[in-house]
Formats: sequence, C-alpha cells, structure tokens
Amino acid sequence: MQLNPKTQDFVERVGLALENLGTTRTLGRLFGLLLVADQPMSLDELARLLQVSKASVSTNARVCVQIGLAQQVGIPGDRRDYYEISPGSFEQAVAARLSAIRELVGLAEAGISAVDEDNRVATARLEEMRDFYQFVGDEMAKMMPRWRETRKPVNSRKRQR
Amino acid sequence: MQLNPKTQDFVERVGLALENLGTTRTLGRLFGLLLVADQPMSLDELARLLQVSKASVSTNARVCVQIGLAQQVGIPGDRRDYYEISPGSFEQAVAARLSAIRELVGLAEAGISAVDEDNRVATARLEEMRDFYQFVGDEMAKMMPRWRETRKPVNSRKRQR
DNA sequence: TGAAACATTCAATACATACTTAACGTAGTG
DNA sequence: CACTACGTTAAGTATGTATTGAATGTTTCA
Repeated sequence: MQLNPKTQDFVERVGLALENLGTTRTLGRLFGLLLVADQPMSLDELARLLQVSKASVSTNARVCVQIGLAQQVGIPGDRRDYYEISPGSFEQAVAARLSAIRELVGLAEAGISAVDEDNRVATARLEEMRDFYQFVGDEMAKMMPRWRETRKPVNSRKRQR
Repeated sequence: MQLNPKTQDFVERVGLALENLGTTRTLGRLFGLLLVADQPMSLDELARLLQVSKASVSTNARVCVQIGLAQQVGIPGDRRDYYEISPGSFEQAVAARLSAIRELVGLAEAGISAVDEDNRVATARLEEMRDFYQFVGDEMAKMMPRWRETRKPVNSRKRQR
C-alpha cells in the first residue's frame, strides 16, 4: 500500500488533532492511517507508511487497543499482528471523556467539603460546578443510546443478519 | 489568606485533573485556587499561595482569561490586577470541547475526499465518524440551553433582580 | 539445530515546553 | 525627580516524555 499526498495530509491532520486532544502525535497519526486503511495493517507496514520506528508503532498500537480505539486482528496463515479501527472507537472516545467529567463531579464535592462553611461564595461556586458536570455527564450518557438508535434501519424488514 | 491542608489537596487535585485535560498543571492549580477563593486575588497573592513565580502566574492567569476560565477584576484605589473565576467558566470549558468536536467533523470530511472512491470500507468508516461527531456536537449544543433552564427559579415570584 | 521473522522491552537520546530569574517598562507616590 | 510597586517579556534552565536503536524473547520453518 502507498499513501497519496491527500491521505498523507489527512493522516497528519489527525495526528495534530489527536495530539491537541491529549494523545501523542504519533498515536494520532497511527489512528488516522487506520482510518483510511482498506484492510488491517501489520506493524511493519504501519512503521513504513508512518516513517517511524517499529518500536514506536508497537507501543502506540498497544495503547490504541487499550483505550478502545483499535483492535488486533489475526489473519490465517500469518503470524504477524494486524490492527484495524475497532468498531466502537468513536463512542469509546466519548466514553473516556465521560469518565473525566465524572471525575470533575467528585472534585467539586471534595472542594465543597474542603472550604470553610462561612465561605459562601466558594461553596455556591463549587455546588454549581458539581451540578453542572453532573448534568453534563448524565446528558452525555443518555446521548449514546440515542445515537445507536439513529443507526438502526428505519424499516424492520431490512434488518440484516 | 492562608490555605489549610484540605484546600491545598483540593488545589493539587484540580491541577492534576486539568493537566490530564490538556492544560498545564500550574494553570490547573491556579484555577483550583480561584475556585476556593472567597474574593478576587492579586498576582502576588496567587504566586505566594501556589508557591510559583509571579511570572508564571502572570502568563497562566492571562491564559485563563483568554479561554474564558477566569476574569480580571479591578478594585477601587488599588492598581494591582485581581482575578476571579468568570461566571460562565464551566460552560466555557464545555464550549471549547464542542469546537474540538466540530473540528473532527471537518476532519472526517477531509478524509472522505482523500480516500479512493473504491475504498468502500474507509469511506463508510469516515462517514460514520462524520455523522457521529455531527450528532454529538449538535446534542452538546442543545444541552447548554437546557442546563440554563434548570437554573431558572421554579417560581416566577422568586425571580431576583 | 540453526536461521529467519516477528514483537516487545529497555536504556539512551531527542524534543518540546513550562517555569524561573532577571531585565525591562510603566505608572503611581513621596 | 527619585523611588517604589507592579506587570510583562525574554533568555535560559529544568523537566517530562515520546521516539529510537539495540538487545531480548518467541515462534516458525528449513
């Protein structure tokens, strides 16, 4: 496989975007490459196309799998490791954000019990923080099933499988 | 003003949390300190309580203001700069996430036009990515007014101002 | 058994960047 | 006008960490 300039640009943009979202650039590039791949890719192929060391791909691919962005897939008669985008990767990414938000609720509660009782302004602020992130977390959790709903076929006769 | 151990811990936890969310730890600590403050704080005071240089506070406070987390406030008869949490800071933080999500929609579209037409699997994947983040972005945008709705007083007779 | 093809691990390097110190600019104040 | 108080800027340092190259471990195959 070979990368044309446009996909090269795309991979690079994904790298930057994911880096800004808290991952490393190489991991972002790896994810971007898997996004445009038409089939699972081996470590060597990934390393060659990304122009990074095999070691880096190894660790980054592992991380991708751990956080649910990619999955390992075997190919019969081949002992190499192949990777592809995992089916729920986008939902997974949002789920990770969700747990970060839940953490903020806990933080706000810790803050409330940390400040002096007579510090009304801080208490009110932290209560709003708690309520806000509680609200956002709940709403995001409710969002996901709704998304899956939109993916279902509109006509039950067309149901596959 | 002085920090008791519990608020010290809180500030530190906020520092870690915000660092994990992509800011620097010091900025997170600064934000955490402002969260528990009972009044606007000067640069010197912030530097003393956080035990960092005034220069660091200066730049970090400026960043906080730029991204809508804090605001500068003046005190009559005092030429120092004072800072406090800005009213819409939490909503603002979510809004920043929202624009990152919108960026992902654009990325997916760029990907779609980058891959070969006969690469069905990648095209389908990128279309799902586009639709998904479009959905999430829209839902998050709709979330915010709903949140403000919950803040309104239930009884119109209690309306303040 | 040896060699080849893999993936992983580890120490060393390279790189990015946040922070500090010091210098600077500016505006009040005596 | 000097002096102080204050905030910002800029160069240098320090720190964390991602990547590399080499070594290691495993499996397959001749």
